[in-house]
Formats: sequence, C-alpha cells, structure tokens
Amino acid sequence: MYFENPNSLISGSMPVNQSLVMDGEKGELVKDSGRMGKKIGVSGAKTVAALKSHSEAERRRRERINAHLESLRGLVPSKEKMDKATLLAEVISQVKRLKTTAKQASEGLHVPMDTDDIEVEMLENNVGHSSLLLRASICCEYRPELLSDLRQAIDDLPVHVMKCEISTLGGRVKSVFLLTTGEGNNGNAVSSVRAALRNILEKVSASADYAQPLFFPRKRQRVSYVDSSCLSS
Amino acid sequence: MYFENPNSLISGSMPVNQSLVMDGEKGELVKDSGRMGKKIGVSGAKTVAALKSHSEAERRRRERINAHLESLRGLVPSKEKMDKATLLAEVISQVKRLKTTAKQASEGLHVPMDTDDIEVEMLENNVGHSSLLLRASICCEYRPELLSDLRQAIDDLPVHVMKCEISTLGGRVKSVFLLTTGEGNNGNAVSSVRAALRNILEKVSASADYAQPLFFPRKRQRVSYVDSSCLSS
DNA sequence: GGCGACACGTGAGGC
DNA sequence: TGCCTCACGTGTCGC
Repeated sequence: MYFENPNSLISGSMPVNQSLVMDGEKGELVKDSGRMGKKIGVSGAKTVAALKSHSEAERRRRERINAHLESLRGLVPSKEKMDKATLLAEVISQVKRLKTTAKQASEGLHVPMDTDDIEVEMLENNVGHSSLLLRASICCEYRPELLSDLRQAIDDLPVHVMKCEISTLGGRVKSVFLLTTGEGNNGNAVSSVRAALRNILEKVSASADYAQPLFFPRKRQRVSYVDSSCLSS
Repeated sequence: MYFENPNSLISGSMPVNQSLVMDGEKGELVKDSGRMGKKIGVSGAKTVAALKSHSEAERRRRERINAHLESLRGLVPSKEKMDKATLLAEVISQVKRLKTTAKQASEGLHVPMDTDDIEVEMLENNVGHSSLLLRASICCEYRPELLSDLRQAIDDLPVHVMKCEISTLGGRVKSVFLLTTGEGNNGNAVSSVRAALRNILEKVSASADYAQPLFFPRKRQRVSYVDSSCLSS
C-alpha cells in the first residue's frame, strides 16, 4: 500500500494524466488530443470522478484476488512464504496429487460395481527395491466358497499379501489386495495374478447356485459419499 | 496487449513521468524535485533501456502467473470460463473438498490399527431427508464368530446397511459400515450403534482363544499408500 | 545498482 | 451508458 490513508488517491509523484502528457520520445510537453472535443474544465470533474471510481474498483478486484491467494497459501503444506507464481504452481501440483490419491482411494477400492471385473496393476516401481508392489482386485457376485478360493489362489502365487480388503454392496463383493512380489519373476507377476483371479471369476459363473449374500441381502443400493466430480483428473 | 510491436515502449497517452508531474491536488504543472541532479538528456538513453527491460520482466512475470492460472482452470471441474477471482475461489473449495474426502477415504477406512477401537459418527445431516447417515467402524483382533456377531448386532438395530467394508492387516480386522437410520429415534442412533459395537468388542476379549486370523497370518506390516502430507487440512 | 516481486492507476473491451 | 475484468507500464521495496 502506497499511502497510509486510502482516501488520498492522488499521488504527488504519480500523474493523474487527464489532459497533460509527457511525450516520451522527444521529452516535450504536449497537449493530449482530447478526443471528442469536450472542454477540459467542463468534463474534468466527471472524468476525474469516473477515474477515481475506476481505480477504486480495480483496487477492490485486486484485494479479492489477493485474499483468495492468501487463503490458498494457508492450504498448501509449505510454511515458508513463497512467490505468487510458485504458490500457484504448488497449488496445482497439490490438486493433482490429491486427485490421484482420492481416485485411488475411492474408485479403486470400496465400491463393488455391477459388472464383474478384474484389475491388476503395478503401483510404484519402488526404485532401490527389487520387489514390486501390486494392487489386484476382483469384483463379482458373492458365493460362499469365494473367500477360501481367493485365499487359496493368492497363497499359491509367489506373492506377499500386505493388505486385503473386502467390501460388499448389495449382493456383490469386491476384494482388493495389496501384494508384493519377491525377487525374480517380476515380469510376469501381473499376468500370473490376473490369470489366478480370472480362474476364480470363471468358477463363479460355473457354480449356478448363488447362495445368500455374505452380509446383508437387501435390495441393491447405491451410495456415493465420495465427491466424484473431483476425480475426473 | 497495447502495442503490436513490443518494442514501442513509450505510449502516447501514458507519461513516462521522469521529471514532469501533474500535481493532482491543485492541477498545476510542477517540476518534480528530480533527485540526483542528473540531466535528462544524459541519462535518458540508459533510463529508457532500464524501463524497457523492467516492463519486459514484468510482462514475463504476468505470463508465468497467468499460465499457472490457466492450468488451474483446466483442473477445476467447471467448464464455463470463469473470472480470475472466482476461479481461485473454486480452486480453494476444490482443495478443501479433496482434502476431506481423501482424509475420510484413507485415515477413516481401510487400515486396522494396533489398538481396539470403535468409532460412530454422523456424516452429513442431509437436509431435507429425515434419515441420518452414519459411519460406524470397529477395529479388533479377528475371531471366527466376529463376522456373524457383527451381522447379528447390526441387524438388531433400527438401521439400514448401505455399505460394509472389511479390511485385514496382520491378524487384525477393521469393519466399517455406512448406515442410515429410519425416521424417528435419530437422537440416540449414534449411541445405540456404539453400544452394540462395544458389546462385540467385549465379547472378543472374553473369548480367550484367538483363532487363526481370517486371511493371512503373516507378520504385521504397515503400508501407507496415501499421501499423508496432503491430509493436514 | 541491477533484478525480481508487488501494488498501483489506467486504457481497452465485453455485457 | 456504467460496470467489470484484464493487460499493461510504472514506482517502489528488498536483496
């Protein structure tokens, strides 16, 4: 802020530039061509009033933007006071990170969909470690042998289960595994896990009798407590 | 952009304001006190060069900021072209939303902790609907009757199960329920659910024999695939 | 004293 | 027309 008193709009060193200008090229004082032949004295008051309201409005606009930038500064984890541009850069990387983690934490997990599905993906390559981190999921209708089948299939694979998660919605179930492979056959780990899960999926469709669902055989209900509008990435 | 040619620095209507100023108060033309008595003609070339590089640097700075704003515009779900200020406002609400959903999706769910725990909380009040949305979780050591006990307990309560999720880590299990209450006794819904879950927890500690864990009785391992640096909110 | 970051006032253009 | 948003050049402060 230039002036302690915000009312003192007119700076002593900043020209209001209404009719007298300095020709920068030659340095001579010239009369501005005052478009539309209004006399200076007549329209002067109105012009300066308009200019004043204009600059005030612009100041308000700047304050609005800067206030938002300030609250953004409070939302990024960094504590040091940073540049306006780098703050924005930090915000966009933050938004991207949050979107991917939110997507991975919600869409990937939790909600069994209506269609049977198998997903096996390699997560981070974990540079420095020779083992891979895999995320495998299977989504299908529930049947009583499903869990033991799953356990048997995973146990037969050369993988470690770091985390297992089962969620049910309606009569359907989705199981998500976080797996690590030992050293060695990392190349076909994804495909072998996928094949094992596919076997289970086919066994499901083979057994014609669908037993009662695992937990709560109510009518299918959808619930979405995750803001899916944010996950478009 | 004012000038097609960025080299034409000197505007006809913008005073360079190096020595002649307009006193805004009285409107009289005054001589600026020209600190350091350099002659205009001598330092003119250097001054105009410095001014040019200055304005160019400022232009680059603006372009940097605006480029970041533009990429932020691509990250916000809204499709209509919005104001700079409203764009920033949208971004900060987006960040807040993503933080809460990410936090709820990760820290709240998924990972069984080492200590037994029961959480029952009311989610949104869902204005307009008379039913409440609850999130209830129980975290304890696994035992074979745990799942059927849970089902029985929840079935005895006046709630609907919208979603159920079970995750295991080591020999421990965490179950999370998304519940809706019917009309009526919303006031004590939280406490009654909590009491039911507490019953189960006590039954666990009563049965002294811990059967083998549900899935994979390997050594306890921690995995954190959610960027916890973003969840400070 | 140059360089970078910021706030400012102002002209242009859109409804 | 009046209001609003934006880009621009400039003054100023800190390193």
